Amino acid sequence: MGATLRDVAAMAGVSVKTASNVVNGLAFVKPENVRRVTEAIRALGYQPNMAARNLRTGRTGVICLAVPQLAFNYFGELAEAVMAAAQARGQKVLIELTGGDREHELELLKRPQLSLFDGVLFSPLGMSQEDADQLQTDYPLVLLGERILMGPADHVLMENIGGAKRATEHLIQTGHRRIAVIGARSHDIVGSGPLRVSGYKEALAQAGLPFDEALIVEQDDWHRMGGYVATMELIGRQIEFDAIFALNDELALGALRALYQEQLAVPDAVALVGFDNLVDSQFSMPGLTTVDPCRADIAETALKTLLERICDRRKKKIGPARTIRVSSNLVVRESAPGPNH
Amino acid sequence: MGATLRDVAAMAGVSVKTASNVVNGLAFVKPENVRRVTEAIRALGYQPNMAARNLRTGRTGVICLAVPQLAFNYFGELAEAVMAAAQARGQKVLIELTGGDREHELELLKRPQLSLFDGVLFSPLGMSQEDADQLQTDYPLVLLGERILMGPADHVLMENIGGAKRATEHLIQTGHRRIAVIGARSHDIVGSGPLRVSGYKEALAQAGLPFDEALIVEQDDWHRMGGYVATMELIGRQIEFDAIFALNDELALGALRALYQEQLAVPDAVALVGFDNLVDSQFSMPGLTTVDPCRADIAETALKTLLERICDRRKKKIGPARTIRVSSNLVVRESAPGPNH
DNA sequence: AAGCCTCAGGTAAACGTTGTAACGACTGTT
DNA sequence: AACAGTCGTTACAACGTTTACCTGAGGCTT
Repeated sequence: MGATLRDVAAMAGVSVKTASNVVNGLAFVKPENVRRVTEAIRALGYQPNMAARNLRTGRTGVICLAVPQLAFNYFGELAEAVMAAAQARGQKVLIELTGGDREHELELLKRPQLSLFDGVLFSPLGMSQEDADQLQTDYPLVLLGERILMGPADHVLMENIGGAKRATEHLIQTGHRRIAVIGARSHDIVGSGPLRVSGYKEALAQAGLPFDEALIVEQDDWHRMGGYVATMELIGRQIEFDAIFALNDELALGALRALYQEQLAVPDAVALVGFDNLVDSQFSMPGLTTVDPCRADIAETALKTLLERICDRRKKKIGPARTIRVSSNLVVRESAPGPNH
Repeated sequence: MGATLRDVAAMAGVSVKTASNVVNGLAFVKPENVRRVTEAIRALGYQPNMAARNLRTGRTGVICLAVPQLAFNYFGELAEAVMAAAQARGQKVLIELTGGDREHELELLKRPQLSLFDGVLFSPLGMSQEDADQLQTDYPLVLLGERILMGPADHVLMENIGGAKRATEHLIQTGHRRIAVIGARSHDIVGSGPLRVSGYKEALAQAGLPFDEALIVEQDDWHRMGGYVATMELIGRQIEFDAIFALNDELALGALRALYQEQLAVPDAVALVGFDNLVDSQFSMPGLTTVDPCRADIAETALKTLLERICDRRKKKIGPARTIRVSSNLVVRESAPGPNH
């Protein structure tokens, strides 16, 4: 079916290597020959055989993105951001689903289908800090997310503490004093939960507000249902609160539903801020004020880092593991409007 | 880095071919040699080089899934279903985003990065019926969705008419007589919209109920916001209605919000049925009654069909294009409960 | 005992590309 | 006129598999 470079060369009346040079455009080729080869390529509908190229060069132009699930909005949007970044750089993306399962994640790290891709962008969920040394791989690997810190691999993370602090500050600046938190996971040592809570605490401390344990609602399930349940629990506590900082957007969307149901107007009775800036939050009613972790930047940074590693490795250069933090910013919508509202 | 088959063979003291036979397990090899080769593979941590295998066999074990977006829940969940099916068959999936853009879709069809995958699972959005002949490709291609019918490629579609009919019947059986439809797209010739509306009409006709144009709300935007807007428009029409059939789940979720806001209790004042059975619908409040298109079956069927095509093509067998319809079923939740509620 | 299966495994040629080394043809310098 | 340097090109050897094709060694039939 597919025409080969040999066919192209034959048609253009040059050697295979010259044809190859035209395709890759790195050596000096006489304009006349460039023209003839290009013409032959067009005429034959030639497309380079990736398998052969991979075999020869050892590079595939494909990167593997390992995420728990796509149906979770957060990961779906992350994957999309990564793919957009990859497309811009002419890379293909092979997605591998881990299901957030520790065993599966470790298995994937240990026995990757190498030679199918050049490197891995890995967003762990089931693994935790004690598995950190498993991240010492002999292939390029960049980590995403906050499940594991200080590992031996490059790491791109979002500004959890700063973002949470900014969100809380926004609520304080707009006159809220009793700010509840839903979605806390005090049993986690690392992970986004504790980080975001500490950002919240920082903001309180800085504003001279007291930290009230009663305002913190634990909730492991970081989805809509969890947000609903946590908010109902908060309301059930019969304590005063005038704002909620949901540790992620899905929790916030669930909270929104609970507040509606309990006739607590948002933002007038209770202001609400989330974290993640999911597409859904943009279309909720009211629109959700939330911390935008700048997924596009994260994806872009992670991909750039990975590609650098891939490139370095070919030159036998191996630098120390880097940790890069991508700054976030607050998106103000109706659920917690700005001061001059 | 990676050990080669030659290394394995050398260590086991056999020829490369024997080692290869052990790896692929198809020829007769003496148990003793199997043991030695297996041992060598383990000792060296050998992993087959896919690029070389691909080059030799012409198969990659990777299929390409082309979808508009992942951030749209529907496609995210479809992609996930496809990947799950692929994983079960030891296939990898390379995702290509088209953005739902016609130009991009056509480009992808015409110039696929072949030799990077064995076939394509394609879910068009921007293309329409007049582009049908572009689907005549010389590589294995299976179509998903209802944008294009009667094309020259294999096609897996969901049971739109039947599902919509079943949803409407359910509403009728539970005593509803004035069933509104939101999300109609009367300008579309093909596509899920018109099909689902005709299922709705069939159910009405069969029950002897009149079709009332006033109950149909047009809406192009099949997302939450569109559902909200359409429902508000419906309410604004000041006509009687006791149920809403939203043409997809996102519309239904938007409708849910509008109904809450307007204090119309679901399901007591207005029952609501959606279509797609998204994960979100399971966690909405109240849970959404919806038509489950059985995405897992669709994905499984599509993949099976594609793999058959891939296999046939190697044997130079090319059968006629097939169209396979996967049956759907109704998932009854609180937004439109069953008769004995 | 010659012939013929089956089993087991070796040899070497592909697959389509790129990198290496080499070569001829110019240009400009000594 | 000899030399080095650049340009443009080519032949050939990889890359790691799989797969024709071939070779023996047994066991069985004739």
